[in-house]
Order: sequence, then structure tokens, then C-alpha cells
Amino acid sequence: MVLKTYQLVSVIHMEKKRYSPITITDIAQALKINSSTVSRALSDSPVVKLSTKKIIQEYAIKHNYQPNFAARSLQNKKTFTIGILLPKVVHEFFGKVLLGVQRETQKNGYRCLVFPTNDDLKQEINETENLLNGGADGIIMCYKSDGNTDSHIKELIERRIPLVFVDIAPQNLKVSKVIIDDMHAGYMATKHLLEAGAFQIACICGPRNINNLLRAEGYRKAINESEYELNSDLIIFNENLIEGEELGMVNSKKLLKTYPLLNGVFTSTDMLATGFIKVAKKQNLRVPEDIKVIGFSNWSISMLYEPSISTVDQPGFEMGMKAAQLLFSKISATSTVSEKTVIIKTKVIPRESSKVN
Amino acid sequence: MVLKTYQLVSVIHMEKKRYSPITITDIAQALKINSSTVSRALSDSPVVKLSTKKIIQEYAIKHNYQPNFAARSLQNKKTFTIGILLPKVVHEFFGKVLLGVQRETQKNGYRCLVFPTNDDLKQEINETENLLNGGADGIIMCYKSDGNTDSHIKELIERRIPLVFVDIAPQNLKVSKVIIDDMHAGYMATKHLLEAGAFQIACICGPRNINNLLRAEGYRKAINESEYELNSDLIIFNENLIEGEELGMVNSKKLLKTYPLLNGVFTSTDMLATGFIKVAKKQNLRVPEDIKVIGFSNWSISMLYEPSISTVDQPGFEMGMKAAQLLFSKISATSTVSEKTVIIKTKVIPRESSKVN
DNA sequence: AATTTTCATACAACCGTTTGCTTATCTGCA
DNA sequence: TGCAGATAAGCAAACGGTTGTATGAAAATT
Repeated sequence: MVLKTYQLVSVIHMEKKRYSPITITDIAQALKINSSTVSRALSDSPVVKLSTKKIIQEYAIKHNYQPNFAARSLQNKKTFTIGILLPKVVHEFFGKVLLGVQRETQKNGYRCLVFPTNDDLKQEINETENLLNGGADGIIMCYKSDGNTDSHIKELIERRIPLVFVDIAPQNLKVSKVIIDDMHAGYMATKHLLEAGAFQIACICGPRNINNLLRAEGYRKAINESEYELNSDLIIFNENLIEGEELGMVNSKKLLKTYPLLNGVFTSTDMLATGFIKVAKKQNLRVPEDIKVIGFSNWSISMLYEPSISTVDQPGFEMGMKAAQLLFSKISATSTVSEKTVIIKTKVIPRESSKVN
Repeated sequence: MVLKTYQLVSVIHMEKKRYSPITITDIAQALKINSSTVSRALSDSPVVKLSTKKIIQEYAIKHNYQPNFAARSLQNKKTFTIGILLPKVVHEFFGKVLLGVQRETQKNGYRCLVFPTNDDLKQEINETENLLNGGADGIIMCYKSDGNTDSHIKELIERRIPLVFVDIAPQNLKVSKVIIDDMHAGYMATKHLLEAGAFQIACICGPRNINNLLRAEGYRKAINESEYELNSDLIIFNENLIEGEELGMVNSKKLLKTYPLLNGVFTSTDMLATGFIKVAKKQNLRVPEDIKVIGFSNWSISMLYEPSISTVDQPGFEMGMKAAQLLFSKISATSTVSEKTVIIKTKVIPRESSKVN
């Protein structure tokens, strides 16, 4: 019985014990060396004698010493952490951006805090505030503007926090950004349809945001340069697109009713393209024989769909990498560097949906 | 000229100036109050007189005081940060898990470090080491085992770092985990096909990992319980599945050649289902009239495909939320809590690909 | 042998917050 | 008037690591 009680006590004691990691001070005490010497030895400073350095380093490795992040941050005024704000994370494009950022972040010995903003500007502002003071050494964000609320961005700029935008950026502020040339991409996509033999071409877009407006502008330019006449009624915006549900199908149906002789469609997303093809198929139109389609973004759905859908590759991974590179050049700069805009090249990926008859 | 030189100097000076955020000490000096009182006032301690508290708080708000993360972490031995290790991030399921974790993390005033491991165990170990000392207060991970290398996991457990697994967990260690019942899910999927009228059913899986083995086991059970005989040749594993490219199509082709009378297929992923349907269509088999198909995971592709593909919903968001909840209960616990296993319910989502004729 | 130079380590302050303890002020009661 | 008790604010140490400066010993110079 006595034994049992003892055991119980022992168990309780064990449970309460929290693992306490080894510190520089611990090493210093154990080796009877001053902590400053230990610190310098661990950062391989040349002022420490080789033999003592060896002793210290070996001890550190043996006892699996890991520097305390917070202490180091406090002293260096560096968090070795960057933050990334994205509207979504379950999203092929943003996911790739994140991956690209991560790759570069890791290379630089940094860590990456991820904040999905869910297109909620209020939340975005909150997260940003959170990052302001010593939360991160820099921020990468995809700016989902509602038009004019960008005081939190201005604050970041004012505080000189390294900041780089990806994909979407505020237009009226001087900031670094990594974007694609949406207009040119829309232009090339439309041209691809023209070259494939289509001549009555519609343009189906998502909501009227800057990217989509530019893509539509590219469409306009391509049509205007062609021998065919531009009809602005053929440009359609789907304002409240519920992803995976609506797919612009209602508007596509209307469009085909009004323009039964349509023989080409450029959509601003691959999802919209699948929606359009679904509608076209139901009306016994063949893709690409009767009507040619090209989407945008090169999501995996475009490759898997039947027919496989031509699209414009939007290289998220590369954009993320480049954005991180820009950010780190800002972080490591001793003086303010000028704001840079990097435009990543897109390219048309031809597939079945736009094959020449 | 003189003016110009002055301007230049001024510009240089401005460029070098880095924004230095306001601290508790700053507030203390400005108001001629001791920093400890400021600290207590800002945390709304009852020992500070209401009038002084007001003065301090107003000053803090006016000057946009934000507590220094590193200093707070160092003092409290808490980082208010959790880490999440995922094999992939451009992935509908893991993306949803991440989102669920984020939701819960935010609710608890925590931040979330994300590490994609890219199925690279070495990298995973590295990241883990990184998180060990003060990097994070807890870790959520999806354990991609290569069989027996789990010393880093053991180390985490030894150090009593709060740890929760999602989706995949080491089998021989006592850990908290949030998983689905893969066997039951496979069983239900197969039963769904049987009920839809299929009776010669194949099972096409990805690599021979624990999840797929269990799903196949569920298939086995369902067939064995039916009036039809189990044929183990109808269970196929695709070991080196290159996502979006192979889709198991080579093996699907072989399968259909050997078993032309096949009238049902259960695949362990939705991608494999699309691959199989592509092959079936090419051989002029109609889905679902000639052959019924059900996939797994409920990725958006399964809903968008034509025909839309029946599947098993694997609720990533819910799993992520639950995992984070478990983690936070561990983090806030004063003594060690017992390891819990949470099994999240899956459900069959019937769509066109398994419609009754 | 005395002085300078070099080298190796120790000391101490600091980063920004928190917190146990001490000190000072005020109120009430004997 | 004196003192206990309550209330409010200050002091100082601590968290763990870094870094400028001081100290001491050994080596090199004169």
C-alpha cells in the first residue's frame, strides 16, 4: 500500500514536469565558461580559441542545444519570420504562390506565418495590425481591395515594413509587386481563338475586379486588331460567382440563346470555362468543333476535363518565389530600396478545347 | 546649391531612419510612471488605480502601442504560435485542413506557422527540430511515414510538446490524432456501388500506404458480406502515381481488358476516378449505364466532371478544426492530458457516376 | 627586464515584458 | 496622536541571447 502511494505521487510529479530545453547559460554553468564566450563559440566567432570552441560546440550538440527564438528576436530585433496574407488557401493559384514563397523563405532560414483573409478586409486589417510590431520582418500580401480602404497598407508603408504584393496590388500606392500582365494575357488568349478559326468570340469573366477588367481589355484589343467587329454585349461579368456551383452557367445559357452563332469563348477562369462547356454540351454544341474555348490560370481541372481545356498558365509558384526574393532583398537592405514591379510571363497552353477543325 | 545639398542630406537621413515602434518603457517615460505600472495597466490589472489606468490606456491607443511579441514570448515562455506540418499545400484536402486549423488558431489568439514537407521526411525532421525550442507552443502534423523513421516524433513526445496528428498518424506510438475511418469509408463506398446494382467491382488505389490499404480492406469487407465472390486481382495499387498525369490510366486500361464485364469501380481518390472514366469512355463504355464509379475525398473535380462523380466526403476543414481544438486543450492544460483519437464521420455523396440504371 | 601587442575570456548592459516584493501614501480606528 | 490596514506605485530581477568593453595572461617587441 505504501508503495502504491509513492508510485502515485511519483506519477503526479512526472505529469507536472515540463521539458525545459537547455540554454546558453546552462552550457556556460556546466562548462564553467562565461555565457558570452559560449554564445560566441556557438556562432563560430573567431575570437574564441579553437579548443574551447570545440568543447562548447560538442557539448551543445550532445545536449541538443537549440537557440531560443524569442530571446534572439528580442536582441536582434529580427523575428526571422515573414507573414503572408492570402484571400484563400484552398485555391490552386494561391496555394502555388504560398509554396513558392515557402521555398524561398526556407532557403533564407526564415519561417512563414500564413493568414487566410477569406476576402474579408476587416480580418485582413486585423492580421496586419497583429504583424506590425515584431510579428514579422516582412509581409507578402495579395491585396483584395474593396476600392478605397487601404489605411492599413499605408500604415505598413509609413512604418517602413518590408512589403511585397502578389497578383493584386493597390494601384494608387507606390509599392513593390509581382504580377502578371493580365491585359496581355487576355489579348494572347483571344488571339489564340482567332488563330484557331473562331470569329464570333465572347468574353466571360468573374467579378468586375482589376484583373478581370484587364483580361477583358486584352480581349477587346485582340478583337479590335482583328478583321472582326467588337461587340461589347459579348463581354459578360459574373458578379456573385459562387465557386463550383454557379460557374457562370446562367449567363452562359443566356449568351448562347442570344448569340447562337457564337464560335469562341474566352473565360477569365478555368472554372467558368467548365461551366460554359457544360452548357454548350447540353445544347448539343460540340467543343471544339462548333465552339472553341479557352480558360485562364491552368488549374488541374482544365487538364482533366473532357475535352481538356486550353488555358493561360498563371505561374503561381514562380510569382511566390519572386515575391519572396524581392521581400528578402528589402529585409536585408541597409537603406530603403526603390519599389519594384516584376511582371511574370504567362503563356497560352493549347489543348483540345480550341483545336483547329 | 546650398539648399540642394541640405535636401540631399535630409533624404539620406530619412532613408536610414527605420520606424521604431513604441514600447512600454516609452509610455512609462512619457507619462513619468513606472513601466511595471504601465504593464499592469495595459493588461487591465485591478491593482492599478482607475484614473491612471485610463491615462495609460488612452496614451497607448493614441500612439498605437502594440506589445512586442518576442519580449512577451521570452517572459511568458509562450510563443502564441503553433506549427503545422503538411506534405502538401496545393491540395484540396490538406488545404482544407489548414483552413480549419487556421480558423481555430485565430479564435485562440494564436498564429500559425505552415511548413509544407513535400513528402520529404528529411525536411520534415528539419522543420520539426526548428520548432522544438520556443518555435511553437504546439504542433499539428500529418505524418507521412516511410515506415520506421520516427525518432523526431519520439523526441517531440519526450519533450512533452503538445502534438496532434491529422489524417495519418504513426501506428506504434501513443499520440493524439484526428482521422477518418478509412476502412468504414471504403466499405460504405463499395456498398453504395452494390446497392446501385454493380456486382463485378474493382478497387483502384494509389500507393500502398496505410490509408489506401484500409480503404481496400473496406472494399474487401463489403464484397465478402455481399452475395458475390471476392477476387483479389480486382484490387489494384498504383505505386508511383504522378498526379494529374498518370491517373492510374495504364492500370485501368489493363483492368478493363482483363475484365470486360466489370460494372463497378471504387477508386481511392477522385483523380483516379477521372482517370478510370477517361479510359472507360475511350472504350465506349458508358458511365454509369455500363459501369458505375465512386471516388474518394470529394474534391471539386468530382463535382465538375462529366459525369459528376460519386465520392466519399473527407471533411478536411472539420478535421483541421478538431485537431486544433485538441491541440489547444493540450496547450492550456496544467497537467498532461491523455492522448485522444477523434474519428471524423465520412459520408457517401451519390452523383451521376453511380446512378441506378 | 620592461613595455607593448596580441589573444582569450569575463563582465555587464541591453532588448521589452512581466511579476514578486518593497515602499510610500492615505484612510480609518483606537 | 499613533498605528494597523488598505491601496497605489516603484524597484529590481528575470526570461535567453548578444555585444561593447574591460581584464588578465601570454607572446612579441624593444
